[in-house]
Amino acid sequence: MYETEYVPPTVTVDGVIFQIIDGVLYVALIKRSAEPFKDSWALPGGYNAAGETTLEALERIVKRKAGISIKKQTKFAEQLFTFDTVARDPRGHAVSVTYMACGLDISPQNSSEQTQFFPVDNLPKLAYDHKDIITYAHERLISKLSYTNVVYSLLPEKFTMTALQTAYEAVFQRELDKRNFRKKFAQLDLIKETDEMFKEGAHRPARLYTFKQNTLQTLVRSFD
Amino acid sequence: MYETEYVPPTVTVDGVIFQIIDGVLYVALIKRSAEPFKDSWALPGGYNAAGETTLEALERIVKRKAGISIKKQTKFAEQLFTFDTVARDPRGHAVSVTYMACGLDISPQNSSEQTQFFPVDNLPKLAYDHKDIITYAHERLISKLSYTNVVYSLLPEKFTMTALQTAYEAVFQRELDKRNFRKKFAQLDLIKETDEMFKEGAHRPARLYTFKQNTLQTLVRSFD
DNA sequence: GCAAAAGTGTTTGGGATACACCCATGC
DNA sequence: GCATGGGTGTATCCCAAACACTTTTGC
Repeated sequence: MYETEYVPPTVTVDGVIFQIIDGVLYVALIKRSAEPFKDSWALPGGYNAAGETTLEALERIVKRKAGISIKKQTKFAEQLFTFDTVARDPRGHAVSVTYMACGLDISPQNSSEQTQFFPVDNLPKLAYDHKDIITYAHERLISKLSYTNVVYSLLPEKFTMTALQTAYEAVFQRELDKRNFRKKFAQLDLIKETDEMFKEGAHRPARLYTFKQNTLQTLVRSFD
Repeated sequence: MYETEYVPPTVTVDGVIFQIIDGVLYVALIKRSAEPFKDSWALPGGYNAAGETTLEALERIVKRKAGISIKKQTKFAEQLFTFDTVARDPRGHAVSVTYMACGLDISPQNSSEQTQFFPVDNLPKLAYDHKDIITYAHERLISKLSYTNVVYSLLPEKFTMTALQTAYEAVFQRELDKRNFRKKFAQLDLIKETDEMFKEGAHRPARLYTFKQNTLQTLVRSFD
């Protein structure tokens, strides 16, 4: 009875794409070329069509608009929350399924919109409720760094202990004690030494490490 | 261009409604009266129309089908996750926004479908992927009991320390040490004594307590 | 007095925190 | 030799976990 007269809301997807550059956490934004919010910065996102999953829609839209392939250029993606209180589109009710993704050395290729990475603590004025979505994503990322090994998605395959600590500091936005950090990480048994060293500048070379697993795992003891 | 030919997927909502009865965690299920999955047990849920939020849709549907008002008969509700991989409806692609809610003394009133509470560790065979949704909700509830005061939503206004501990044990599905539990809870500063005692049976009466706040709060130090 | 649940402290081990100096390299 | 970041150990404190007996009531 109700079902026959049913008209669904619009479904959209939006992605918060993180990467660390020079010890600072950045998020990808596009400059909107159309109304509403023309010329404002916004998260890459758009309409979900029937027949594609929300993640497939996100891949398609972010590739086209921001020139970034979630699948190929990030190492981790996760659904965040579905926002349904904001009318994204003046034409009617929309629900937005949001995701976050993490990678490194992400550079946009062939984007339809102007795309740029901004530091999370220095964002421009944003369209819609996108500021809230980024805040939510950042909190989730902080939380996930604490109880999972997700930091692997922000680092190259081989990395120094300093780079690892810097990744934590960039996300947490506070400094950590070097000795305690290394002690704690040693206990967690997530990484292993390689034979290689990283030489750079006029100082002692640093040992390179790799993660034992490059898939998401929950830690036995949570971090911080 | 793309937008003009856009056809959205169907949007549905499903609710996992928890309550504790005699020290056991129960979840509300309805018996489906129509295809697909006719005569199977399932979570209460249905179609979201344009113009209503997902929570409004859930209230409307759960009230009608299961005879439970989320708003009036539960003390806490939270969005869980949006499942988009399962075709709920053979007619086409659907995304399901899921919620959990917690209350006590919930009894269905004027439901259109047969409604019954089942222990989470003894569920019948369920329609769709509803088993996965309940597992997800239970994990979320365990987690939230650990770092928030959400246990208030599973208890009456005045309760004994034993009832409080029983609520944790019902959700965690393991026993806790009485002295450590009370010591830990005392530190958390969430509850206060009342003048009243609860008398029952041939044993010493128990003091009744109340929560200082009946809204969700994050704990300074997480529990367990 | 006895059954049944309420209520109460101490000990121990481990992890978190705080903190400072030597090492290897390039120039 | 000096500037630069890499790498390492110890002492303290607090929290978590383990553990058993007394109290109050109804019958």
